[in-house]
This record gives sequence, C-alpha cells and structure tokens, in this order.
Amino acid sequence: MSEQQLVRREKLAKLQAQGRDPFAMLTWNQSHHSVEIKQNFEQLENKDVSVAGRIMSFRDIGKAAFIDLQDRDGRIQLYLNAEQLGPEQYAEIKTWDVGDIVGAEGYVFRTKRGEISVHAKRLVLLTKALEPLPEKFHGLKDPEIRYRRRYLDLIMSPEVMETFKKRTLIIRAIREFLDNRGYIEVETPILSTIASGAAARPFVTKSNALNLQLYLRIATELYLKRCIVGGMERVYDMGKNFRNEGIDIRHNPEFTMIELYEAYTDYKGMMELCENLVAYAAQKVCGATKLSYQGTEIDFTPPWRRLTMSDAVKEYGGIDFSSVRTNEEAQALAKEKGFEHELKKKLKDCTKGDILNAAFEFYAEEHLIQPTFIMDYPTEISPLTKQKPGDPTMTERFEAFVYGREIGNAYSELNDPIVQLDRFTQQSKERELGDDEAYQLDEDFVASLEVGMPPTGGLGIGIDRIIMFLTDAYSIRDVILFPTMKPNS
RNA sequence: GGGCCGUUAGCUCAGCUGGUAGAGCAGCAGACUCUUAAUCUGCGGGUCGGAGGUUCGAUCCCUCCACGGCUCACCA
Repeated sequence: MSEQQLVRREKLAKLQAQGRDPFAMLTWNQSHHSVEIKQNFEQLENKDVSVAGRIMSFRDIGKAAFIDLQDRDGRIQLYLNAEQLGPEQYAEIKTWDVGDIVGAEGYVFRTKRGEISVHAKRLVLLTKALEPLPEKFHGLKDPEIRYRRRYLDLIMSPEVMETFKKRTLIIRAIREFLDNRGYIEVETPILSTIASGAAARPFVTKSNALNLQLYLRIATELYLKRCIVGGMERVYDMGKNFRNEGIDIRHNPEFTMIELYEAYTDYKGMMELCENLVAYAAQKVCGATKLSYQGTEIDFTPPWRRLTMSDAVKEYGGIDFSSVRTNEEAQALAKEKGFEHELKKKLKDCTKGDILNAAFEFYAEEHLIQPTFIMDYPTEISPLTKQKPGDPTMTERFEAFVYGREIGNAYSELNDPIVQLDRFTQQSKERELGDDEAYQLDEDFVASLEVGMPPTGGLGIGIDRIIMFLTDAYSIRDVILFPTMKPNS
C-alpha cells in the first residue's frame, strides 16, 4: 500500500474513532446540480442550494479555501471561509482529500474573479476516498487503466462521461424512432442450443440443469422471424450479441446489435428505414446529420448513395463481373488480378459469387467513406435472403457502409421453407469444406416458415459502430464502458 | 496468431555510452481571507512489469513470460 493510501486510512480511522464515520452516512438531499446552478445564476443568486459530489481540487489560501466539486453534470466551486464555518469544522475540512465525496449547503454567489460558486455554510464528508485520484492536469492517460478501471476514466475525463451519456441518448432515439413506427421491442434468447443467423464462431457454455451444451447468441434473426410468423408484424431486439472472434478497434466479443423485421416490405423499405433511423439519431443527439469523424466530414442526410456490389467492383476495381459467366472464368480473373489471397476457400472451390464478394472487399470497401448502400449480394453468401426476381445467383440484400466500415445488413427475408432448407444444406457443405462459420441448420425455424411468414424486410445495425460515428470515437472500446480484457495478473 | 511499440513514485513523464534513479502534480509539515494547473518554504515516497542470462556491476544489453497499445491476418 502506498504512503498516500496509508495516510488516508489513518484519517479515516481518526474520524471513526470520533464517531464520525463517513461510511455510516446514508443520504444527502441534492437540491441542485453543478451546471444547473451556473445556467440559472440570475434566479439562484443569494439563494440557498444543496449540492454533492467529489472533491476534484482543493485550494487552501489560509483562512479561506476553494473546492472544485464534481457531480454528474460537471463542476461547481465551493467557497469556504474559516470565520463562518468555525475554527473546528474548518480545521477538519482541511484534512479532507481530493477524491473525497462531500455534501455542501450554502448560497449561490459570484466570486471577485467571476466564478459562480456556492458559499458553503455546512459541509459533510459523505464518503472517504482511500485511493488518490490520477494527476489533475494530465488526467488518466494509460489506456489499460482507462479500460480496466473505467470509473477512474469517468471521473477524470468529462469527454468520456459525455460519450457514454450520448450512448444512452442514441439508443433512446433509436427506440423512439421505431416505437413511433409501430414496432414492438421483444427479447429473444441469449442462450440457445443452436447459434445461427450469422457467420461467426459462438461462445460455448453449459446448462447444469439440462446437462446440455448451449451457445451464446451470435444473432437474433431466426427468433425475430418467428415473431413475424407469429403475427407481430414489426419487431426488434436491441441487445448484446457474442462472437468468439478477434478483438480490435472495431470488434469486441460482446457488442450491441439491433435487428428489426417488418412484414409486407422488402430490402428497399429497409434502406429507407436505415438511413432515416441513423439520421434521426444523429439529428436528435448531435443536432446535425453532417458530422466530423476522425477529421472527415460524413453526411448522414438521406438519401444515401445506392450502388450494386457488381457496380462497386466495376467502379473501384475496373472489373466487370456482368460479363463473367462461369465459376472457372471468375477463378481465372481472381488469379489474374491477384486478389485470390482474399478468398477464404481454395480457389477451385470458389464460386463466381464468392469471388465477386472478395473483389468487392479488396477493391471497393475502403472507398465507401460517405454512407453507401451496397446492394445485391451473391446467393451463396446470403443463405437467409430472397433471390432477385429473374436472377437466382443474386439476392435482395444490402449492407450499409460508412468510412469503409460495415454498419448494417439487410434482406428481403427468405420465406420459402423449401428453399430455406436447401440453403441450410448448402451451408452444411460449406462447413464440410472447412468453413466453421457456416450457418447452422435450425429445424424449428424452417418449421416456422412452413406455418407461413409474410413477405418481410429485415435489418441489423451495429449499435456500437453507430455510436462511434456519432461520438467521433476512434475505437469500439471508447464506446463500451467495460470492454473485454484479459485478467491482469 | 505475426510484426512494431510500451510497462520507471498514487498519476503524467525524464533517465545519454551499463556505475542500483529524477521532475511536475499528488502527499506530509508550515505560511497565506477571492483562488481556479493558486502561490511560497521545507520534507518523505521506488521489488524500474516478472523470471532467467551476460557482466566486477543491469532501469539500460540478451532470452523467455505477463499485460497493454497500434497494425496485419481473422472477423460483418
């Protein structure tokens, strides 16, 4: 234990010995918060207020002192005067430390230097901090401590507090947007015997009661579609998904996703919904639909650009896939252009669709800075999507890209149970070819389609990624309060 | 998983060519009745991430390990 921690424990022990244990304090009535006092100074001047918060700095100038008190919203200065507080209480207050949590009553005034402050008449130590705070000027820099001990980060960095407040507002705005359109929010299982609905490795866990291996969900899709079958018409689930994959600046093993499904519309309906939903949240929380992200202006104002995958590859890679007829032709093209290393399977096992998708990722993705819908994905990589009328090799699917990153994925939902079963069978073959992320067959889901699912549009949006754009966050860890970390010892 | 970088006082950081460590803030003691990175005087505080190795001698050089950051791969 550090010298400073020992000193604080001694101070605590002394208070406890005097029967004034700060940890025995129960309540404090906060009549006002810091920022509120500053904003309503004219009405509050000379009026009594009661505030509470953490001591962030203590400037002792002899028989007077100034405390910067930090609460939920910001800081307010307290003015302390030895004469008014009495020598005994004033002497005790001088033993309090930066980091301690106090309540203060007094009247609002402006100091000679113009700082709106509370002239304290009564101060109470509500909690003793036994550990000193990070340095007041430089703040907390060490990224490891910031993520592991986020509470320190929140105390020391107002912009971090701001980001997480915005996170809540963004999520609230999204719910509001959907609720206004007649959507029902539902909760689908996190624990399931089959992890399906997306291409990702799941986390595995075990039920003791059922003596059964279970998976944490990787998507909510198949359950939400069951809700559509059940007649809910418009549903969404916003919550955590879990994918047992790599961790980087855009990926955390647990992340927040919204999936929504709307009967009697298709992927074009979802396109409008997607751009309007994001624009709504941006307008509501940031006050604008044109935002700066990492120094680049991003314009979320609808309508967003629409481009087919094939056209994107033509535009950014100069390759015209519309003239490619066979898998063999596509394989030769991949080899010739030198992007066959982008393929996840052996070249000879790749279809034209696999190769088109790889070409898209290789040539086009990074250029999609402004919000763009990439439409019409190959059937073989879209096992839950309806085919395009007149072209069974392609599906009615889009992904939304911003700043070269995928933020959303949507389909005209496949509702033909016979075709769906066939697609799952294809996925099983992919699994046999070594793709351990191929979609797993969910028999009850297919059975639900046999009961009949109306034509439906569905959309999934990565909430953390939206929040990154709306808060100008560089890393996904900056928008997740407690990102996944290894234990540190 | 690969590559690069980092880990020194509670925090932010210095530390040269190898001679067992410094500053600022914070802390402690004192002065100061309008300060706001308050100021002034004095003092204390270190398993230099861990384990080995080289060396007369290692914070420094080498190896391994741990954790973290960036990046590539993986990943919607």
